[in-house]
Amino acid sequence: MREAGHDWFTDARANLLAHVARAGTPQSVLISRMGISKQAVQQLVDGLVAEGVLERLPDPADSRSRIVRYTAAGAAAIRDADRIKREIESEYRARIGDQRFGMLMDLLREATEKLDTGER
Amino acid sequence: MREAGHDWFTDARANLLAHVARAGTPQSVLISRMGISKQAVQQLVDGLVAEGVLERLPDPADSRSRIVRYTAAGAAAIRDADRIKREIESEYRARIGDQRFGMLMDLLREATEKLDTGER
DNA sequence: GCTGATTAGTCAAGTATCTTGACTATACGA
DNA sequence: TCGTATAGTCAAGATACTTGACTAATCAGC
Repeated sequence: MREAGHDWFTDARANLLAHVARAGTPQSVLISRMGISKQAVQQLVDGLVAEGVLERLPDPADSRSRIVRYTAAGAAAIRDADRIKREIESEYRARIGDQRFGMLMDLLREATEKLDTGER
Repeated sequence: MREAGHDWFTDARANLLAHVARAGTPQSVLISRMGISKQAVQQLVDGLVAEGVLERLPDPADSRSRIVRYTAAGAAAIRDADRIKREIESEYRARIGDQRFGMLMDLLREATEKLDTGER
């Protein structure tokens, strides 16, 4: 992502963005799903808002809540990320073959789904 | 590990300890294998020496070099870590079965071995 | 309708884990 | 033996977390 010109991209920010739905997600939902403190989420969202990747909108259903959503620039960056993810996956496919790659993905999903992640 | 009484245990320290051989390892080898800066390794080893987990010994073959080795207390902690690792693995075995677990391990090894890790 | 407890978010300060830059001491090769 | 590379250290700064203290809004029960 850095090579693709997204200088703001870091691991912690990628982890947060993975939990932001295209239609937007309340900040409180990010907190409960990410397993880090609400203050950490606050700071990460602050940074991504400053970078123009995300925006905070009022929640019409609850005036305490804020909806976090991609800006147009943020959505474009996510499309780049999806492309790069597919490129990296194809390296692993080439190593072990399409069929074995599919098997690997299935086994990983089975082994990890509904896992107790020990949230804080 | 924290629950087992090893309060000093963190992810970054675990990652370093995974590269320390039982007979001891030169600090320079840790640096080249871990993909982080020599200063970061320095600080992590400093901390683990202060905790009494590791010790620095002179390298008889090269007076610039220092050998990093487990103390008796450190070796005991690693035995706990191995036990806990086996306990966690057994949870995944129970989820998907022994045979499929073995298959998963083989596929992961195949897909990742001799991978260019982009060291710095 | 109040009120007390819960929930969502923010501000501030501190810690852990990295980074780069500058430096010393030792080893090695032409 | 002189220049260069290697091993390690010290210092300062950035990022990504933490806990604590606080405000504002919601909600459940009387």
